Amino acid sequence: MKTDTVFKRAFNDAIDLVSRLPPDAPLPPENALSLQLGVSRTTARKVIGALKAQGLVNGTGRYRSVSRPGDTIKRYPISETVPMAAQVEERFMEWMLRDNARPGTAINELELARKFGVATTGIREFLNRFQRFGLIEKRPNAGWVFKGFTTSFALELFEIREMFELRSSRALAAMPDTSPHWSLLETMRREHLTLLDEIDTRFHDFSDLDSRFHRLISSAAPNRFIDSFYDIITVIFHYHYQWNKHDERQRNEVAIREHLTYIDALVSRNVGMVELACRAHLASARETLLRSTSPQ
Amino acid sequence: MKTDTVFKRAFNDAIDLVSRLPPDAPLPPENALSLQLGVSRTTARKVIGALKAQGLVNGTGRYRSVSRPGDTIKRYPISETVPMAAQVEERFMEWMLRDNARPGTAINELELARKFGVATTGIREFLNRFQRFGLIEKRPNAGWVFKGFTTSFALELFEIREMFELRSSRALAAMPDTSPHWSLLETMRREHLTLLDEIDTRFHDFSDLDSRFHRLISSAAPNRFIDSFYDIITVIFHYHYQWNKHDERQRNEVAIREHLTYIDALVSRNVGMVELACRAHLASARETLLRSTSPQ
DNA sequence: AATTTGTTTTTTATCGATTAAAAGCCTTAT
DNA sequence: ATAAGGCTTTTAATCGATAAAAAACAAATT
Repeated sequence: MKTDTVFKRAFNDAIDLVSRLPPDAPLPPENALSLQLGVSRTTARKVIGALKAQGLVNGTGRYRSVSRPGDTIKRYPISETVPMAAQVEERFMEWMLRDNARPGTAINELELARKFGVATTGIREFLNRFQRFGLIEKRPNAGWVFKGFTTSFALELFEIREMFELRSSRALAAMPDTSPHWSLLETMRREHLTLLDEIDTRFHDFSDLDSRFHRLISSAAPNRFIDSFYDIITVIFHYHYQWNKHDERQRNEVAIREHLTYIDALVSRNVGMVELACRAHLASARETLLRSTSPQ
Repeated sequence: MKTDTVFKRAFNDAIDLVSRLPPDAPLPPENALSLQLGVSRTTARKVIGALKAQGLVNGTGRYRSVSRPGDTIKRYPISETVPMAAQVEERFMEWMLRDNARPGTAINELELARKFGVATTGIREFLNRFQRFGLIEKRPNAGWVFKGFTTSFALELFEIREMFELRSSRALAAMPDTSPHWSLLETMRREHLTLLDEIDTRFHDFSDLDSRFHRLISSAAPNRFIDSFYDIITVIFHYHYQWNKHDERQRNEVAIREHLTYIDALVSRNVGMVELACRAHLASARETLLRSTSPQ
């Protein structure tokens, strides 16, 4: 049976949305709501029904209005708002990165299914998608092997990353002055400066900024295979940051400074400097990742 | 229910295997058979049982022997020896490349399942794996979109391919003279010459040789992400060759000559010439592919 | 003792069913 | 006549079951 996580997340979001409206204001039309909540009208209607049952909304048909603030309504726990597939991903990455799974471990669909509390099909689907990360390998009719979050994984990952990033940064440096990329880059520079200022409290926010920064660079010359490779990087780093807290503040501060140098180089349009800054940043990112991999 | 395609293929292979033994020869042990057939002993035993039922083998336990030649035994049709997942791939590629599916077409799991005669789970699994080819895109809760076998797909594919291949060919050219790569390359040169000699009758064999040639080059400096990208290339080209017969002999002859130049350049260790030959070959391969893509 | 076969257990590949969500169509009120 | 809501149909996400294949275990023969 399909889970109703979409509905539950939309319901939680709708409480905030409705709370922001003045009391007795008419409820926006269903189409507007479905758009704001990012769900189909069908689901938006279901949400409205639930809000009404909670007394947050009253009236019917064209005459619905907000009846009281939503502070008292109890939301669905976040865990119920994330689809099975996403949960499987989270749990698998945790097993791999946090529990430091050994290279060569056999991955058993049935066992994972039991451990994660989902049907085997869900596990299979995840493993098939995850295959492209280069961390697992399928042996037909005989399950999967975990190849390990190893040194060679990190080295191979960064070899490609460097090729892609050098190519994209060169393309960006060659963009005409009228390109919107330059103002986006300027905005991003400011974001970096702000974050650096508040680094002691906000260092966790770097992960997201990092991902957006590198995606901006590669957007200078779009290529679906490069974008798809960045998806891998983003996911690996997302979970890596989440569970490897060692020296986090310090590491992120260094990375921010490297980004700023890199941005300056880009803005200067000096290809030599761009290449230098890019290489330096990637080398230090590689070192960080290497420190949490298993040998071999 | 799992299909018994593994058994059926093994059974067909076993007929050949057994026929090659002299009459009344003792049957090899189960372990040996399972190894030769590439299946588990469980399946090998099932095959032996079937061969016995057909009268090809007699005796029991340790005393089994070949009783008569297998020419008269009827094999399972090839279609029954290919697992569902592979059939889905084949049919999907056919739909895409041969029937020239339009960019933007919505892909409907249920419809494909009906058309291909499999359960929806099989389709989902395929689409999830196929996603990395960059030809389809998932919209959560709302199916998939076919992005199209377009000009930009081919251009993006070849941009990456060129980066990877230049890098690998440089690495190969830098290999020490003692490396086994050089003799493999020499063997491959001879294969090219032979094929060129018999080009009029054997031009279909180029597809496989091509794939092996480029894999040999990239094996000079192994990287799982590059290997995985070559899987994409191989599959695309495999099906493309299969259904685009236009000018096939001519195209392949040209490609073989380009490969030979490329091999000479590699053997000469002259990096400039390698780069030239590599670029020239990829450019002509790109033109070929571009000719069968849809615009945009 | 090491192979080889016989038997049992575990695991994967595949199916079909069920509910949530999306999409489409129809009706009504302004 | 258009925009909104009500209702129906289609499709995706997820489950659990079943047969094939692999793996593990046990017994027997050289």
